Amino acid sequence: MACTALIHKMDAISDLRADDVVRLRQLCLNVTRTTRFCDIISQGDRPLAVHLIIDGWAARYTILPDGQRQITAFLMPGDFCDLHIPILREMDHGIMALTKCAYACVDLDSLQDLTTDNPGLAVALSRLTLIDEAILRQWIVNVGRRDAGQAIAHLFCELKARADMAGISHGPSMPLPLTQEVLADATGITPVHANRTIQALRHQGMIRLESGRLTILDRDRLQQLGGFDASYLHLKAAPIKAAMGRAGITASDASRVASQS
Amino acid sequence: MACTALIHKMDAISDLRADDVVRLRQLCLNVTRTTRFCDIISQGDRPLAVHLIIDGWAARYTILPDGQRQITAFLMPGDFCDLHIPILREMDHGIMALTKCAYACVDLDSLQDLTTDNPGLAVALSRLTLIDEAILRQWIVNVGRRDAGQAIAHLFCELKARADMAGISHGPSMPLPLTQEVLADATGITPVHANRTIQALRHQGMIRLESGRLTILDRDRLQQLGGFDASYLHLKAAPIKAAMGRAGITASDASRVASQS
DNA sequence: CGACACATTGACATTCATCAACTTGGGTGG
DNA sequence: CCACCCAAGTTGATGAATGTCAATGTGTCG
Repeated sequence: MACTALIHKMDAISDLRADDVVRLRQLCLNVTRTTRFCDIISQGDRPLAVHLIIDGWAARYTILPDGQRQITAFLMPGDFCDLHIPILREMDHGIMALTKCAYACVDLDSLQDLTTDNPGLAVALSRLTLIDEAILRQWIVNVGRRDAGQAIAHLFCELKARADMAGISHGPSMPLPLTQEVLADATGITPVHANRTIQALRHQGMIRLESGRLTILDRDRLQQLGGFDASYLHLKAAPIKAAMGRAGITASDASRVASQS
Repeated sequence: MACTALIHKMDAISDLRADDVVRLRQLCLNVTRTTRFCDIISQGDRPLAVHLIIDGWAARYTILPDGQRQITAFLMPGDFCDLHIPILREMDHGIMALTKCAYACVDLDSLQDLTTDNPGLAVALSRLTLIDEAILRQWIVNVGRRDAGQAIAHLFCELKARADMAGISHGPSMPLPLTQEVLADATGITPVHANRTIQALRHQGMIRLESGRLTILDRDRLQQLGGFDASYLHLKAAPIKAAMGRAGITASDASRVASQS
């Protein structure tokens, strides 16, 4: 089903009931497809519907007067482009497909009905917006206070964590169909410098990045370099699960571990 | 009354009714005071109440493993520290007073009651969160793609616009009790470089900045340097009002102007 | 009068941008 | 099927923006 990524992600941050899943699936009925580099929503658009990425990647971006571009968010399957934006009057930035994309258009009325009928889902959707906000803060840290290597490392850690949430990872590997120019526009550097930075990460054996896939070869070292701490993604008990996985301990052990830290 | 700034700001972004104003005033009953450099909320705190700045300035900040600080938002009177954060589990960043501060603690139940009774206010409060998000995106652009002079210029334009919204400006002048070190941590540069950058703006006659006050001497030039466009603040018809003020035209003229652009 | 925080200045180091060339790989038309 | 083409990646040389270090001013407060 088309909404898999959204449901996977929602389940990672809140407790979904069976009927919640049914309601979420109904969001994905009206699917549109677009080609690469095509605006899904343009700056200044008045929102008539909410858009949900089903397949492919997109980016929020702003163009400066001198023509430079800054990407302020990457959108992968399961991400909303403009959830809650109807509360404002118009888009203050654009959203562009970075690959061929499929996205659902959810009309405002049916979204309104859903949140009215199901306050629990309304809260879960608000949580998505707040997590987006936390991600934005981390991006400010990335471009403001981390050098190129740290910023790329942190970005890759974040994208991997989000890909895991969306269920589009395969073990340590995930699709990452982004050019170095796009990665540069996200981290506030130039494509040339992005190239050199990525090569350094490769040579240090931390990642593999080729033919549209990213593989994390040394997660601990990459996270340490980027200063990555997943707590800002507000996953449901994820740190404990992760600790369990690494230590090979049981859930009851984990609760003790958590209360000690 | 203590809530003046909030009401002024809410009125700038949505249509407040008389009873809305009454309800908002009731938020400011439980006021706390704190000294400079004191955390209002710390990273990891579980939200028990929502905090609203009444007087003084504060900042959202993140400390990196190597001790560097990145400020991700400035909070002035009328700004909420953690509106809607209760939807998440804990603060993923801290908020520190940059001056002596007075802030209201609004307990979650009374906020809940208010939004239940008054859906219009609930929407207006959600709008605040979305505007915060838009500001975060602009900060990413600031640190990512603007040089130091452009970034400081844009920041000053934003702060002035927000001070106008909060009603704490006096003509072209506003309180700005921030050290150069703080401004540097917000724009991703060093204090030394912030000093030189600010001096350049002064020597070019764009601003005056002394004894805790910022005066915009040449708004047009400052806005052009920073590439500032206030639309991301989603003010209620502000561009038209501003155009009226400058051109000395009437409201009916303004609507024609607006439809032409 | 210190003591202190903050602002300012100068000299030098580093990161990153810029410019320009070249390589590589996948697609496409003859 | 091959030749070409183009986007994307890679490399090297050089310059500009910014960081770092260290010293000196300047105003406020006790």
